[in-house]
Amino acid sequence: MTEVRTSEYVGSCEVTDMPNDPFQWDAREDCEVRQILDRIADKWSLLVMALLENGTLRFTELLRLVDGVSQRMLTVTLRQLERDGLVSRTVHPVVPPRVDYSLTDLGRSLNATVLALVTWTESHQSDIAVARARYDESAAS
Amino acid sequence: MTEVRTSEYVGSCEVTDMPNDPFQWDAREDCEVRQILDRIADKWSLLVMALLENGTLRFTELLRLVDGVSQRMLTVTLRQLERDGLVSRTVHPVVPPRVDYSLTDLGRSLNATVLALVTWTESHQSDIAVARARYDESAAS
DNA sequence: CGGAATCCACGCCGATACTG
DNA sequence: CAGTATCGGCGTGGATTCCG
Repeated sequence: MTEVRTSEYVGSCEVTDMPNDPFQWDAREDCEVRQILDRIADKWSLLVMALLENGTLRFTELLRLVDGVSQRMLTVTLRQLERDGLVSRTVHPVVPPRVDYSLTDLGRSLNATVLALVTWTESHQSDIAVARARYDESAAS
Repeated sequence: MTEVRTSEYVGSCEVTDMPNDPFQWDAREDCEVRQILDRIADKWSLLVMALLENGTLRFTELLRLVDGVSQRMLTVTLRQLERDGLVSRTVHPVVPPRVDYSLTDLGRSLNATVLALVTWTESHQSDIAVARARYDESAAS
């Protein structure tokens, strides 16, 4: 194993008071929500999962489809996703080697949930653009 | 303005082929989804928004509630959230100065959407824990 | 083909000091 | 009180090289 760190953050980071908060997750940096958040927000995970939604792909196919990803980062990303049970990896004992990647049920489940966030962004991107324009303009004082 | 970078990533990163993909967002690093993703996934934004869900808070109150955040990062985080129109900032012209922060409607809307993701994580964290344990065990060969 | 290992650059973020 | 400015560590990720 090379990278695939266990997200072993250090330092405590707990909210001392959070009355009636709709977000039940605490603020520990290693809490479950943070781990999933880090996964879906990292540079390539979401894109890889989106592509695998259409079916099984080989390593090289992903490398070609995810334009801009390095071999190293694709490997690291796939290992993380595999470790979290979101993607399954199948090695075919042939020469040349062939490795297939596909989504697990858990991965498809997460994809569906993330889609809600993508949808929100699409329907509110103009609001954000307007807000930014206003902010940047008034900041240019 | 000190930090608050406009997420000015460089380099293109487009998916060349993505047939029937449920994720309609392209893979450009500066696409809207990526920007929102970066915002909700950064270290403090989500936590700040969660706290503001309960009502208006002052800078110092946030600094105390978000245990572990530095003054600098709280400032930067709030500026980003304000720029995106997710949080509103109200300066009271008194001495000592008093600044109130609260969620905008847009911020509340995003919070609600993110909550779905938090819920998903809570109901699937055991699956992920099991998957990780299995992976780590088989990797310890 | 599908990696693993190494080196390195850049950006995030924390610590600290200073200010209206 | 609510910032701003500066410095520096360190983690993420890109480029490159080598391997089964």
